This record gives sequence, C-alpha cells and structure tokens, in this order.
Amino acid sequence: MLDLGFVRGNLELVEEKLRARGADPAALLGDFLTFDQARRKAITNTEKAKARLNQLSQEVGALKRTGLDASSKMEDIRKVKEELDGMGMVSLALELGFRDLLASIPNLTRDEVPVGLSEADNLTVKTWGEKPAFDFEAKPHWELGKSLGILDLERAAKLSGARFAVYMGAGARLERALISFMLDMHTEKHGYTEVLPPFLVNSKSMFGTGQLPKFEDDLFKVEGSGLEQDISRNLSPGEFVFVPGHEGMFVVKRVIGSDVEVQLCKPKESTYQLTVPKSTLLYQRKLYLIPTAEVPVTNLYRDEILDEARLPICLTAYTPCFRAEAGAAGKDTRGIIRQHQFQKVEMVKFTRPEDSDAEHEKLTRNAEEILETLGLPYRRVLLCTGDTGFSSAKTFDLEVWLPGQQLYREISSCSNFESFQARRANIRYRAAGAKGKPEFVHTLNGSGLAVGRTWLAIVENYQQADGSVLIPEALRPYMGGLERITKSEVQ
RNA sequence: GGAGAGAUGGCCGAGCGGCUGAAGGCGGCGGUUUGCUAAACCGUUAUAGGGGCUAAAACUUCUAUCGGGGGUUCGAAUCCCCCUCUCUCCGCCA
Repeated sequence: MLDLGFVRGNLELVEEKLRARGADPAALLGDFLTFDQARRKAITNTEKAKARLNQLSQEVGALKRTGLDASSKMEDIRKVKEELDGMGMVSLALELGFRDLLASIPNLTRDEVPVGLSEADNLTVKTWGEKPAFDFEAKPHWELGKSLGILDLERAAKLSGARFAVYMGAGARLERALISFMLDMHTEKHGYTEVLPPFLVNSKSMFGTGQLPKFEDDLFKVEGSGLEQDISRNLSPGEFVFVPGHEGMFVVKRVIGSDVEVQLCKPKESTYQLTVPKSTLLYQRKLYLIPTAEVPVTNLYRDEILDEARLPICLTAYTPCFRAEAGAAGKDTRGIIRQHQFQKVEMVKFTRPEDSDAEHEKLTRNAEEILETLGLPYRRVLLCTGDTGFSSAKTFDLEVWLPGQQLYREISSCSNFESFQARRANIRYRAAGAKGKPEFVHTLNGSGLAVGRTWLAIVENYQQADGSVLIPEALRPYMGGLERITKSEVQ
C-alpha cells in the first residue's frame, strides 16, 4: 500500500508509474482528488459534531454534579446525535471505498526498472555457467523422471488431478536433499535464521503481503465445516453468509445500519432477498493455503515495532506452496514446471529503508550461490515494469538453463517491496538515537530456491547418455553418498 | 468438545462510570553532576486521522484508539452482549 499523503502530493508520478506497469490510471485511481476531498470533508464534519457532543456531555456532567437542571443540554445532545446518524453512513462508505482504492494500487517501480509490458522487455543483467554440451539429444525431465522411475505424474493425477506430482525413491530423496542443502547453506553460510511457519493463514496475513484483495482467485481456500457467529466482523457486499432458518448460502447485498440485506445464491433455482439483523448471520471460518512462505514469514512481525538494533532480520523457511493460478490454464502443462503444490525454500528480510538496496543484492546473491554450488547455469534478469509483481518495487528473476527444453526458466524471484508490505502489515521499527518515531521497515524476499524447479534443472542438466542422472557433488552428502540416479527397481 | 481465568502504552503493571490518553515502574531520549564510565537527580517520551499554520517541518487544535465489534448511558478502559486469542483443568487425538 502506498502512503496516502504521498499519493495526494505526487499524483502525476503515481499515474506515470501505473502507466509504466501497463495499468490504466483512470480506472485505478478514478477521480482520486475529488474522492479524497469528499472523504476529508466528511471526516471534518463528523469530527466537529463529535467534538460538540463531547463538549455537551461535559457540561451535562458539570450541571448534574451541582444538582442543576440539564434538560436543555440533553435536548441539544439529542439533536447533534441525529445529525451524526445522518452523516455516519456517508462517511463510512467513503472511508471503506477509499481504503479499497488505496489498497488496490500496486507499488511504484523504481526508476532503474526498465519500462515494458512483457517478459520480452526484461533486462538480462548477467549470465553464469556453461550450458552442458551433450553428444546426444537432451531429454526433458518428464521423460527422464518417468524412465528412471523417480517421477510419477499419472498416479499423481489419479490422487489429486492435473498439476500434481509423486516423487519416488531417489526422486523423493533428491527433493528432500535439496531442501536440507538449501536451508543449511542459508543458515550456516548466509546468516539466516530458520523458520517453520503454518501453511494455512488468515485473510489479514494475505492482505499484509498483497495477495488479497486482488488475487483471491489464485489462492486455495479452506473452509471449516462448522458455522460460527462473529458479529464483530465487518461485512462487505459480496461476502457469503448463512441465515439460520433458511436453506442455502446467501450473499451480502448491502449493509443498512445493524441490518443486512442478503440474497439467496445457492442453491439457485429460485432466489429471494431478505433483510436480517447482522447479529443473526453465521459464517464459515476461512483460511488460505499459502502460495509462498513469504506470507507467513513476512506477517510474523505484523503490528509490531522492532528495535533498530535487530535489523536486518534475515529469515529462511521451507514450506510447500499452493497455487490455484486460475489464469494459467493451458500453460506449461508438461512436466512439473507449474504445479498446484510445490516446495520452496524462501528468504525473507526486514531492513532499514537505507539498507534495503544492499540487502536486496545480497539476497539475490544468496540465491545465485545455491545455483552456483549446484553447478546449474543461470542468468539474472531485471524484470521490466509490466512484469514486476503487484507489491514489488524492483525484482530480479534468476532463470536456470533447461537443456531438455532449450530455454531459461524462472527458478527464483528476488524482490524489494520497500515499505509497501510493511505499511499494509504495519511493521515498523524505532530508530535508536533520533527522536524515535516509528518508521516502516523495508521488506524483501526471494526464493532460494524453488525446489521442484531445481529438481528438474538437475535432472535435465546432469543427464547422461544412458539416461541416468549424476548427483551434483554438493548434494551427495544429503543423498547418503549416492553419486548417480539409475533406473529404479520399484515402479 | 466441556469448565474456569485473563487480554491496558516499547515492556511490566494499576485503574473498574466523568477530573484517565490512561498512576507507578522498566526501557528510550534530553539535561545536571562527574577527569571518563557507572550511579544519582531533573525533565521528557503512544499511534493514526482531520483542521489551522508552514516551502516543508516544528507547533497547535480536534477526533478515534485500553484484544475486536455492538449495546446501555448525557458520558464507558470501567456496566451488558457477541467474537477472537492466551492460560489452567477435563475429554479426544498424531
């Protein structure tokens, strides 16, 4: 989330940066200034009335204590309250609408980020390693994995459907070895602290890192079986609720004071509307499967004020990642490039604003060192404005060489979010010395690395003429000394 | 799942209808003392938003905030209801 004052004062810059991302500033910002003014006007009005109310209450108190008649003051209070009731809905609507607007503006990309709309405009910063030269035709990992008996996509489809994988034997061990190897390298060599977070998180966490509200369709949701009542919840139109005494699921149309207008939406043969008190509604508790460890790990310090002396905080976490990626149907359907579930080792940093650039470089290097230690050729790419993620100000992708497909493929994405996530998640630090107003930290993260893609990169890059796969030196201790994966007996 | 206890500022902890944005302590910051450090002493120290003033700050004023939401009341940290979370005991369980 951007700072409101900043947007107000730098509207032209914000519009320009939005255009650079390929977004339409008019659609996103609307008439920002008019909206902002209306909102502020409403705030001023209601606050003035509230001030008057507080004033009158004091006076009533004073009168009552001295035993005098306060009925005329009470009459004044009644009038102001009526006035306030009338303004309430307007300012609430404005406030909520404005907050949504602000929350749906993507981060501003840095000036050094190349302007462009697609992958084609990304800038290759460096290239490392020699592509392996084979005197035979390199095979893709799905063929090698199948013939070696270490990857079973057919049976995975039986279990869970498309875009899931079963690893067997040395294949499973390789995945596990990679996780341990990466975590050890980050904790022992790069100075990160290991974290094992929950894989299910609430919507507040998803908001904090920017997945919600815009990208709900990309997430897997888990809804509890039991219905709960939570009248403290703020309802928003479009939300699903249950009404006791009525069959089916209802959708919220609008909120009128303490009442809610709801419409039956499932089952849908015959729909009807109801207006019921908010306090009678039931909800289903909803959790989200994490799409990356970034979500739980960054939100670790949500609503906290950190000591400057603790910064930078460098954390690394292994988690499975779950992505629905509704928009990616038909893309990368072969092999394990794009899965609904994959494993990843993630690096997350919390830094002072002035350090985030240097820490971004270090973090990217830490990911590169994994690739280098494994002997996998890669290149570093600076993403262009249109390819940079919603929350990010600047992103480097690392792309590994895949000989089976003759192309470079993203294996890590290292981003500097600056204060964008910190503002959403309210993560601050107090500077020692200076007059100690808490300031937002900068957050960063990067894959170090995507384990599934590392697995397939090793299989493709280390394949031999006989169809076996050599294990990179650095990984052998994690494989019980195994030097080569050969055809498995059990299939 | 059942029964009970609790949630207050950066931290600890008091308050249980108005004078409480909140005592006291710790920590932080500024100062006095000191050859330096420590100690002692004095002062200061919440966040967000709106208005005023400003080039911008500083400053000033108002509003909100004592886990979250709602209610009672002229007035709520304080009373009532609901939710969330934490702790203790029982049950179940990897």
